[in-house]
Amino acid sequence: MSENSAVFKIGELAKKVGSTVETLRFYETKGLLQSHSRSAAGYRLYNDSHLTQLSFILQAKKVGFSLKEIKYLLGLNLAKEAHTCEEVKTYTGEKIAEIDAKIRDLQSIRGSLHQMYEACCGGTEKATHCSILHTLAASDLSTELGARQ
Amino acid sequence: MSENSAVFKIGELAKKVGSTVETLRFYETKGLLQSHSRSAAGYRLYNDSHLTQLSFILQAKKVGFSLKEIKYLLGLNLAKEAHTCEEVKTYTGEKIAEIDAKIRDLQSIRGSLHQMYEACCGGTEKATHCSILHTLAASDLSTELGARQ
DNA sequence: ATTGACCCTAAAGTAAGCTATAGGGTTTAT
DNA sequence: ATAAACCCTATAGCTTACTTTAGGGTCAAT
Ligand SMILES: [Zn+2]
Ligand SMILES: [Zn+2]
Ligand SMILES: [Zn+2]
Ligand SMILES: [Zn+2]
Repeated sequence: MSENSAVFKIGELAKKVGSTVETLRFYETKGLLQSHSRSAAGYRLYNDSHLTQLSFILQAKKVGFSLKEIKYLLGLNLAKEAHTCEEVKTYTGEKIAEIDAKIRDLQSIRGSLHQMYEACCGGTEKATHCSILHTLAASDLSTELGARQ
Repeated sequence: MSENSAVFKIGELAKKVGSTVETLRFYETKGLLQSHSRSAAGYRLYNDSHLTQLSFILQAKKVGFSLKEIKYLLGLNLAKEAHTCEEVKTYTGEKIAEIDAKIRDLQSIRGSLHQMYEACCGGTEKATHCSILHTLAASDLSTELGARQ
């Protein structure tokens, strides 16, 4: 009906999302992105819903979900009958908590790095006096290590 | 002079940071944590500065720095003469930018997940009507998430 | 003097997530 | 009709970050 019913081959799908043919075939072996129809020649055929799902996979991956976790998320959707809202909500809550913990950790080291960054003069002289390196240094460890090399 | 000059063996160090002996020896092969002295029997000996450095390694790892990146950071410190404040500050700035990007990505998917979480009833019936699953399957989410790439 | 908890090295194995290679069919354009 | 640009399967190889195995020494306590 609409131009939404477009069908494309694996190379086109890969290009659309900035991935590679090999990676998409790899995801298929992992059960993440199944093409359910093939051309007469045996070529995998995809549509917009595959594109949607693939975008989700890539975004989730980008923020630290493993392929296993992504498969679980997608799997919930494919077997709705076998799960309850409670189960889905609990899993989602756990993931949110994990993300929150990760954000906190990142903000913590971000704060440390930023503090170091602000303190450094950024000049072009030797870094022997660099406050960043002094902060990173573990007291006399560097001397000990330097002596060995 | 002080009781800060305590010396400990690999098992004690591992325990202090909640890691394992094998991991610490592995870090040594990767040049991340060198023990500078050995006991008569050939046991690795560590002190508080090793503990400091190891804590830094683990914290950096926890927030997504690779061992290679951590080695570079530590390496700057061991070869101060060969670097400038400018170089160190630039590298640090890049890392901060990377962390900021990662935080933004996490907050983005966090927002999506939270929205789904709030909308789900969390009941014990079949998840066929679950709004989370419906949202995951919808093109809305993937479009929204994918749009940031 | 023997037991158990440590320590050592060297090397192989594991898991995740791809990436590359080999060998071959298909489509498209000239 | 032939060559480039695709597609296919199967399998091997790579990187990261460990973990395990094998075969031994060392140390403190009984
Ligand atoms: Zn400076
Ligand atoms: Zn500096
Ligand atoms: Zn519900
Ligand atoms: Zn629900």
